[in-house]
Amino acid sequence: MIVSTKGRYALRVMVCLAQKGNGEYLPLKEIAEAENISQKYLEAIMATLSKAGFVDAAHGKGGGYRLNRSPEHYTVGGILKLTEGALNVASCTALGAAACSRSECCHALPMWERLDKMIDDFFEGITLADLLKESQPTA
Amino acid sequence: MIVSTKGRYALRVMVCLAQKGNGEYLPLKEIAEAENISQKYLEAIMATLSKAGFVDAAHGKGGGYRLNRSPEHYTVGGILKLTEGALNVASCTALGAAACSRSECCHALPMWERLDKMIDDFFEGITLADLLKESQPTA
DNA sequence: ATATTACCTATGAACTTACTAGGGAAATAA
DNA sequence: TTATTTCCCTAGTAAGTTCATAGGTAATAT
Repeated sequence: MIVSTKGRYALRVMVCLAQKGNGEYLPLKEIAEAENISQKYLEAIMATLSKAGFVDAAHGKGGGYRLNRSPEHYTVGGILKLTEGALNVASCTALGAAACSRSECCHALPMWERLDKMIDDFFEGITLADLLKESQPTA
Repeated sequence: MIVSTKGRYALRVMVCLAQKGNGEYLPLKEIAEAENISQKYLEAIMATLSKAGFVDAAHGKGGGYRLNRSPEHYTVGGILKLTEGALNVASCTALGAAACSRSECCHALPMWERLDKMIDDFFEGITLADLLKESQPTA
């Protein structure tokens, strides 16, 4: 598993904000209820998104969160890398280049690197706007 | 991270067996020493490979493990799926299809499914023989 | 001032990973 | 047969990660 709830919740929240995105702030409590996500857990995720400048946050009544760009300017890759950290398939490529002592002679390393690149390209090629369009047929 | 040491060790052992593959049995002890892998930990991995018929095992003196097919008839995908279990990017697609209650309306599900497919195709398209050819240049 | 909202730190239960321990059981060699 | 080699099996465990919970502080609107 590469992507945990943290990254998946972040995606859901961003989709949620994009859908109701009319410039108004949406309070965390409402997002958590709408998405059925633990409110307290979501706080940490929103703090990450806010700190990184992915969303605007406003305190007090009428406050909450809102997107600060249009959905096509957010990539799934950006959101996931922010909330999940790196998205490497194997630890071999996760840390610094010379982290693995076997890297000099490893038969598998080029494979991990190719796949990491493929996955990164995949996620960077999808925007929030794409996700909004792409919904499941209702059974 | 999708692939843990279990799968990576399995790949290394299979590469090792393929390299020294002259029909003779290679004892676990030697493999573990050559690859610098915990002997006891490797036992469990080898048992999995043996049970699944990926390698032949022989008891007693002169015994050990050996491949029972030529390297081009093992896919990396086969080895990883055996030792790691499923290789899903998100839990959303890991269990039964209807496991997630949001699957009906999820905006991200088609994305996870596409990526899972991409990764599966990637790993199934690489054989042990490919790995053997593909080694890192020595600095 | 008070209610509402975001932000911050700390804690903990459940799970996974990577490994260790300690025996067997089976095959072979003498 | 006896000893040796080798694979096989079941537990246990330390460390780390994930997914949350709890309680308080800071900012804003009315």
